[in-house]
Amino acid sequence: MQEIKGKSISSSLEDYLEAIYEIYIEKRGVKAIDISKKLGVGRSSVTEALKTLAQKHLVNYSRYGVLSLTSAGEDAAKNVIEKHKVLYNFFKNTLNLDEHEAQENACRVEHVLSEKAFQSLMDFVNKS
Amino acid sequence: MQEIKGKSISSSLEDYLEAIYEIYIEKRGVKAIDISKKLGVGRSSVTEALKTLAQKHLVNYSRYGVLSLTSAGEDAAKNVIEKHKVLYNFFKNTLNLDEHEAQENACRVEHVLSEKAFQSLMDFVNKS
DNA sequence: ACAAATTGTTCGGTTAGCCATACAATTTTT
DNA sequence: AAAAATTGTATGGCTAACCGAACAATTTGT
Repeated sequence: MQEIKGKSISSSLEDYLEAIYEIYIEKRGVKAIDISKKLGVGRSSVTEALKTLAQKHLVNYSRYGVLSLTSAGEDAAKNVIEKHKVLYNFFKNTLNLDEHEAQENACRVEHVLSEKAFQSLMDFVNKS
Repeated sequence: MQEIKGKSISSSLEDYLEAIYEIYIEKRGVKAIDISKKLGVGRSSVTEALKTLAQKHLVNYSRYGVLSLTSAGEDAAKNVIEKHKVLYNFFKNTLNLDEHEAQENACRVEHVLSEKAFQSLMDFVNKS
């Protein structure tokens, strides 16, 4: 559970933020259906998650309205994505896992690694 | 979620198995209250978890009876503990995290690392 | 052995996360 | 501009994990 200004956020919500960010980069606009497809969850689950993220001020969201990350949401998303990248590279290049395994493990570990561990891993990867 | 004969087991249940194993090693006998203290959960939560583990044939358990791991349960527990150790050493010795950080991260990552990733990490740690 | 303390269970409640179904709003097709 | 298709939401339901309180069983102290 990552800390964002003292508020922890679940693995699941981190996945939503990540998805929103990546979809936005790809398409310059985010629809709930895209999130649903990307994460493999039902549309109603997306609505639910968006409400929660809005409550936490991580997305701008209103009924049937345009969806975007707040700046706090963007920070959080980038943070997770950065962890993902570093982990992916570590699993692929250092541990020699195939791409699929590297992805899978990065996707899960990214949500549980502390800030310090992440920093150290980054240092380690960069100097080797 | 680790696979045990095709049945996945949650992070939480893995924690219970780990605790049971470690308490047994320490005390040669396991009481629910010890699990409760070790994991920092209520006694009623322990009862609940034990029922679930018994259903999955990972512990031998009956009302007010002696508690022990089945051999499948012991295998599962050892598997998690082994991961924990390898991860702890990696975080402490390779990434130079302090003991506390190394423990914390190992505790969380142990539940999400795939078998392959674990094997590779072990190889990596052992040859460096 | 029996009273007190501890431990274990049951019960009812909470929360997060998922789902499907039905309905509402929007977009696309014609 | 209607009809059809798609997308979004509300609702009710499910499961896993936790909790506290009340009660049952066991263990301990004397």
